[in-house]
Amino acid sequence: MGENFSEKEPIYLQIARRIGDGILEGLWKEGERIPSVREMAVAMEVNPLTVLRAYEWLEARGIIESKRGRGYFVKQGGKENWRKYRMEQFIKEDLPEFEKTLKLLGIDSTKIIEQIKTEILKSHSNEES
Amino acid sequence: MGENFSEKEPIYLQIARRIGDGILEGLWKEGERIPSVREMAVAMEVNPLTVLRAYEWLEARGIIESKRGRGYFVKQGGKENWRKYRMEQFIKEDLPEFEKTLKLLGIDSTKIIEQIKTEILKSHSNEES
Amino acid sequence: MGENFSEKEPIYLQIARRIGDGILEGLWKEGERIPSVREMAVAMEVNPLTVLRAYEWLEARGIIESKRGRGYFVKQGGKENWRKYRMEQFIKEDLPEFEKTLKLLGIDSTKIIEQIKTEILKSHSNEES
Amino acid sequence: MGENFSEKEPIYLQIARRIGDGILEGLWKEGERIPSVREMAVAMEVNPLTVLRAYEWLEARGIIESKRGRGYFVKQGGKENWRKYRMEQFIKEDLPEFEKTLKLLGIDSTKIIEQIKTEILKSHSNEES
DNA sequence: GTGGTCTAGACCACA
DNA sequence: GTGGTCTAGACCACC
Repeated sequence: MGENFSEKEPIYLQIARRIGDGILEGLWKEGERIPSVREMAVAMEVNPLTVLRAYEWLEARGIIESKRGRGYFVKQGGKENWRKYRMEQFIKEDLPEFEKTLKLLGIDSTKIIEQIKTEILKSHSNEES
Repeated sequence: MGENFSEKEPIYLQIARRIGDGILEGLWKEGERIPSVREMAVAMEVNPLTVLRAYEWLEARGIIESKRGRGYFVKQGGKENWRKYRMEQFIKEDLPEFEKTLKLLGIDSTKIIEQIKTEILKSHSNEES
Repeated sequence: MGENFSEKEPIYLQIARRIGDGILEGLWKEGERIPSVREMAVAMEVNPLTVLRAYEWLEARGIIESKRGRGYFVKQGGKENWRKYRMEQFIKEDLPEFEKTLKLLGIDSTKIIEQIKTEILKSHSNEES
Repeated sequence: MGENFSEKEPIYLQIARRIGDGILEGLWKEGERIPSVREMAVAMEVNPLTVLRAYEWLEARGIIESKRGRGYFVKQGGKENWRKYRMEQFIKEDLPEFEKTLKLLGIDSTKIIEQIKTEILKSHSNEES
């Protein structure tokens, strides 16, 4: 029935994120074909429709694209789109939440946040596609 | 209507967290009464039943307690319980997830994590309830 | 099995368009609730999931929004978003296709296109929400 | 890979239409040979089977004909057949749909439709095959 | 083979 | 009651 999945988040979103992250890690290059809906469904032990929802979710965000009768492919610029999506989530949601939690727990966050921002800037210079 | 709430997480959990955090920030002291279910429901523009679920959730975790006919009160030790709950969540879930995201985005996390751990230790020496 | 539907286009898209057009025609005002997934499914003689796909499609385009446990509502600005969506489709796809067909059939399109553009401009002045 | 094709409509139909329109524009005269399935497939960056379906579709409608071992040729009367097909589509489907969209967008369609009908009548007097 | 659509039916959390 | 997720299985068009 699809083990390895958290119960907190819909499975299709977890699959989508895994694929997006896989692209970011270089598992699939731009233009390359990712596993078919059915293959992925077997591999993940889930219903094909659940995989399809993940694929459609990624397609709607410009990460992959479907080509009729041939499969899903990593879109040109898809890697960068995913990185942006992830980074935006991080900056807008994770980081403020993180900072808030630190303060709440009585942990001095000033240096930490400073450090993080420095490293983010650094990472921007080491960009490679 | 209940705006200001994320759609990702149940509203009752968001309310519970706000209250717990309020206690941690000193908004309500131990032994003090927190607003009634109905008052809170009006203030948050939410169904009373939703607030009730939040209160019950907090009660089950030893943060608040109900006194029949008089309302809900911050429990003795409730503040500390909440702090522990928050800290545990932070260490076990938030921090690893945070580190993972950093790596994925190509941000060097070693110094950041080091910094965080240092500050956590520091905060432990300044403990006061 | 859902009569009244064309075979050329997915049913869920036809439903989505009907609802969008209904909003444009004033059938549902902004902030108003549209029929629940189940009600609509019964009315259209389709599977609820098919209706849900239509609703999600509209939600992704900022026309409606879901509120947990309460239903789907016409979003603020949803009517205008739908109008824009329709107008964009018209300008970018329908109109050029239309003009091309006219020419192909040996019909002089200059005056017609001119007339259309004039009327579009006119319609922009009569705007009402 | 076959770019330049819409995803909304089957590729083979898009190819068929392009060829039919090409005939109407005089790209290929009646009795002339059109490119082989393979040539066309290379040119369009598409699977030969897809081109074949397009050719068969056109053949079934009396626009082109296959001559064994020699290829596909524009049929006698094929141009006129295609024009009729296109005109019928236009009158029965495109025009009503077009009018409906105009109304929905709040564009006064009376003059436009009138203009179109006038031009269609005009075009009928200048007929030549 | 591929993606895409649809159904019927179940189950869940939320309000 | 509401939306949301998931399954199993069918059928289709397309390549």
